[in-house]
Amino acid sequence: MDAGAVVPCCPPITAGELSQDDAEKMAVMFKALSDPVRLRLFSKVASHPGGEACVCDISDVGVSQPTVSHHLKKLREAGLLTSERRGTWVYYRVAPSVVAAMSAMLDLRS
Amino acid sequence: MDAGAVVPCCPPITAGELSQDDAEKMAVMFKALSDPVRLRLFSKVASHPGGEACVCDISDVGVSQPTVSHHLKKLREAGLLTSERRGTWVYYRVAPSVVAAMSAMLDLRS
DNA sequence: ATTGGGTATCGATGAGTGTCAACATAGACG
DNA sequence: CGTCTATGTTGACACTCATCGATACCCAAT
Repeated sequence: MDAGAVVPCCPPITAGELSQDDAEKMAVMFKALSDPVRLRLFSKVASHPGGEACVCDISDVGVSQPTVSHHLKKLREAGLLTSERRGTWVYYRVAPSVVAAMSAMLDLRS
Repeated sequence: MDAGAVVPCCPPITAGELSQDDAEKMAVMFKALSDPVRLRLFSKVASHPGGEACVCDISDVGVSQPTVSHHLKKLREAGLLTSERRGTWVYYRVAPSVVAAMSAMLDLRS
């Protein structure tokens, strides 16, 4: 399902007052990254050779398997990761729009 | 007392697997930005002329005054904002290290 | 069809969070 | 002093969340 990939959005955070709408969209993205387990999962996917990683490659983060699955789902729902099943394994990769969205939001040069 | 300003930290999120320690530090920062009200407060401070804003300038975000104060405290504790009282008013500004920390974490070179 | 390993969902639980009304504090000014 | 305005703190409540064990689902191989 990967409910409404929310990421592609939003003006630079320092450019002016955020609208209620943009603030809510950005909050979804930041909330997805606000947990240490999710950050480690995301960084493992992002830094994996080939740009994608099997769950079995990244699930060693100190919590149980259901919890890993739960966090991956949240990253998916936030639009940060995409998943694809190929045979026995499920592969995750960073959603294409994320890179652009992040650097746009944090356009920190004046 | 602005408990332990946690922000200055951390390698790029895509550079490799995050350590448990770095992940926890980054999570603190993202968690502080994971609420729409806090995002709007932060952006109002960041975009305010002169680099600082009185609470009275930014407190119109749709929640009560105690709630505004509560969110500003969280942003302070996360090391994102600093505050200074001058006479009747309290002024907030973006913590100096935050800009560098953010762009370091999100070094998204294509 | 059955077995087995990889992954997702369900249900429960304890911890954490956003919100407000009420109260407290701090400074300015008479 | 007392009062007024600007912020911060406290306590309570409803709500969300991270976590796990148990279970279900998916697919390959036997």
